[in-house]
Amino acid sequence: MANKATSDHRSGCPVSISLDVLGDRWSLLIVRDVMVRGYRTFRQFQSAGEGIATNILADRLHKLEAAGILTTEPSAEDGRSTYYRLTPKGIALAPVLLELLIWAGNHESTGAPNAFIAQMEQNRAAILAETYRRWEQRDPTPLLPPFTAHGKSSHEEHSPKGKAKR
Amino acid sequence: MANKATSDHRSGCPVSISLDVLGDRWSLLIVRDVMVRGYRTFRQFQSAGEGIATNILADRLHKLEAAGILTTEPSAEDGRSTYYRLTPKGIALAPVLLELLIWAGNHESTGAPNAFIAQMEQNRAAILAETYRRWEQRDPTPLLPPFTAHGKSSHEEHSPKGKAKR
DNA sequence: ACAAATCGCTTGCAAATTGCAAGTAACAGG
DNA sequence: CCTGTTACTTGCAATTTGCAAGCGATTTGT
Repeated sequence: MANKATSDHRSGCPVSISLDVLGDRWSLLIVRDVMVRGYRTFRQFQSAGEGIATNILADRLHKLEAAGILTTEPSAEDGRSTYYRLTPKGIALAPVLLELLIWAGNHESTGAPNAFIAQMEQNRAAILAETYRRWEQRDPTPLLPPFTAHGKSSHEEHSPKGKAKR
Repeated sequence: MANKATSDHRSGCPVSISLDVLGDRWSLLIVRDVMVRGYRTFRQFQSAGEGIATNILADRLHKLEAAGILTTEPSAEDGRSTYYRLTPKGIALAPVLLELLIWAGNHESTGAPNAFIAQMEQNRAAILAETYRRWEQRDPTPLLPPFTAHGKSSHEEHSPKGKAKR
């Protein structure tokens, strides 16, 4: 079951190990981009809004791949592109991202409307189910819009939750 | 409602903002120590197992305080000590830590037994309720043992979940 | 067919962050 | 008092980050 990395870890504590793998400013943002925005290429990650430098992006993509969170496959449509996709271990980060979203939404000044956050909080299971469904079916349509500026999403009234779950 | 920090943030995305505040190798470990191990003093954090350097620890404690996640109060028993405590914003990180724990428990080789992780996964609500209760009542007894080495906890059969809830 | 643009990187280099070791001021216990 | 402890700070070296530029392999436009 448990995937390993021959421990170069600081301790056996699961939380600590999570942070050994994901504890930096960029890794989880990349996972977010693949998971909820449907991004698949280097270029898309690069222009994701937070402005990651290309050397760091390349480094993080390799580390996430080495950690078994992402896999790559050559693009069928464009020979220059590589598609990145979440592994089962990667999609399993959905609850972590959701809780981070809810936490910041409730306690920081974010670009996401309060009503939106409240809705996510009340429909955790449905949102996670929809996220998982998208992953299984390789559905690349964005689940959430990029909340770029403070105060409103970039697509203005996107489809906050849609129908997810029944 | 939303607490703010006059945005020096990379974007308005809640996930991104969470990572601006917590996205490093140490911040969430400190929160873990306060939340589930009942640690309250500088010394306790320092000898927490992962071996944080004192300058970084001091820096992170100040940043967490500035972010409204921790508060300090002078120790009544010992004039040299300061007690650190989670704010409401800080205790609200419980679900994030729990999901990180479950994720690593399921996908990395950790010091926590599989059965233990499975139990946490099935009793999320009860564990969060107990965590919150401990915080409210300032109960400093450890909820979880430090999973120091790979394979077993340091207290060997501690009290994995106890009675929480009900 | 050919030139220009695009994609996914790599390479240098300066700046910021981290980690390590050694202090230091305030307090506590004997 | 005198010694140990607590919560830090200070220097300094090593690592990591961010910025800008470059580069080979396609793909697109004409």
